[in-house]
Amino acid sequence: MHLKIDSDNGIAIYEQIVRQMKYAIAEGTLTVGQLLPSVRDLAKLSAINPNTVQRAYMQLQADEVIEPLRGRGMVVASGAKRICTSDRKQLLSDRMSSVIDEALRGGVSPEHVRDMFDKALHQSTLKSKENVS
Amino acid sequence: MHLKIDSDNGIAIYEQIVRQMKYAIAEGTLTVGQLLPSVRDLAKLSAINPNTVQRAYMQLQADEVIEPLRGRGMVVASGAKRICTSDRKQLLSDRMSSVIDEALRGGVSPEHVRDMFDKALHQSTLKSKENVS
Amino acid sequence: MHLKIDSDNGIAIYEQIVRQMKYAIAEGTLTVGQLLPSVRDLAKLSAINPNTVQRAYMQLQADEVIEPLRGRGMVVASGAKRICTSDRKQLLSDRMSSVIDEALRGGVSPEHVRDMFDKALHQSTLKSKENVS
Amino acid sequence: MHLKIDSDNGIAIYEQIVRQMKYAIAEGTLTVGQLLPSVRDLAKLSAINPNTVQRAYMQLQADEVIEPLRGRGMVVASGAKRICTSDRKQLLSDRMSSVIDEALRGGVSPEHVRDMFDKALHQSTLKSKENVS
DNA sequence: GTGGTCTAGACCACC
DNA sequence: GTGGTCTAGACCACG
Repeated sequence: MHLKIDSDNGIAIYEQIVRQMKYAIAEGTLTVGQLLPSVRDLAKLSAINPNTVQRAYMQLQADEVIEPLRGRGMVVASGAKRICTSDRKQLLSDRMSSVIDEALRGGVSPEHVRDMFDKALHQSTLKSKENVS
Repeated sequence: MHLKIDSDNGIAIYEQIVRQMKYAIAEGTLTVGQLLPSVRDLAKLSAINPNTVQRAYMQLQADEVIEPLRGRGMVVASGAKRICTSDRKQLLSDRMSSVIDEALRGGVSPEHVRDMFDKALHQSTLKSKENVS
Repeated sequence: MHLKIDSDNGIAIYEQIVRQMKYAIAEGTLTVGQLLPSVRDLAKLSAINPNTVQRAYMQLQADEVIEPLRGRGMVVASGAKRICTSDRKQLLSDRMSSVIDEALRGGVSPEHVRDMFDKALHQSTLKSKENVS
Repeated sequence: MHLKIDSDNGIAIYEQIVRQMKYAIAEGTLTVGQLLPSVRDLAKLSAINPNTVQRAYMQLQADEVIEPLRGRGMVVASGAKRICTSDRKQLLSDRMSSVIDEALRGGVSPEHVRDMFDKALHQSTLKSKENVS
């Protein structure tokens, strides 16, 4: 597990952990049954307050994505992959809709919204290719 | 001025007021020089605490979108329309990019992102037409 | 009487009237015994709310600079010139001191303060000559 | 941090806090990255309402002079020193000019203005030395 | 513990 | 009547 935390982007740190964990599971980086790092280890590794990690784990457990294994730690739950994949799509879809709604409510034409999207997608695609290379 | 305030969506009430005011100016519902409703009136109308409205007005004033007319009230500042319009586009564009980035980082293909966008735009367009009719 | 009112400089309008009246008396533009314009006339001329002018006159009366002449209006009081002249010097001197104090407290050296003063005085002298010519 | 608040001088308390903070940063009493006293602590120390302190911090944050460190407190922002120093000079220079302008407009000769300044500077310099000793 | 937000109610200067 | 400021006390999310 390699967490990239940005403490200044307005998204709560625990939420960033949750999302990255779910991504990792959706991608297959974390597989069903795999043992997660302990709260203390992950906190030390990522220089995060253990309370914050604990909170993220609580959230993931509530989402039935991970489950406690008595005396061992937390492991990726059985249905996790399915949940994470659909979760992610749902979440992204919701946020997409909310941005579009706000634009339309603000009087931006659907065509203009599409233009904005095209530009943004183009830019982001380029950027992601850079990072890969 | 007709404000729709949702006190449970995580966005601060004063921030919602600020945004809706800026939208109204960008759209032309509020025009330069126009006298805004008084702090107390707007508060009573929208069932918000006057202090919260005051804070929104403070923010708008700091953004040079409105200005006080001593003893009269607040009026839409001269450069307001330009500021609001560009503000809004910038904001929307940023949020669009952040959603796209997150999707791509999460391993969703650009084509899939485009599909999601198309569906969301379609849905939102229909919904906004309903509200008009 | 020709009043220059700036409603956006933070100084109360009635205070601006008071000061300009006192200046005019100190300068000799207004002489002892002279009849001042009526509240209504001055208000109409300068596009100020009559209440505001009334307040300025009240203040000037309290300072014993003008006095009411029953049925005629307000006239410049006998000791007005002396009062206005010393008032103005005291006031200016106080404000000068407060600016200097703030600068020194803020760690600006006396030499630097003098530099700032010299530049400002130079600039202001030029500007005032322009306006005369 | 030792704040001197005068609640009767017409300047808003929160504004006094803002200015003194900026002075402290310009002077070097507060250095970049330094953790500021918490809203509650500063309020208790200076016998001010926490909301008023909060408002001052809000203003400083808007001026990009301090920034929040989530869950830790507020710290002096990176560009703060530069901003505060230039802010202060600009502010002092403006106020100096306004006093001089008013004097000249009021018919005081430039030489007389210089005299007033010299006396005031002399007096203030002595006073500030006293406070040091 | 921290900052961020909101409510309630008060006083002021100004027009 | 207007905006501007302040106090008091509360709840929230976050670390």
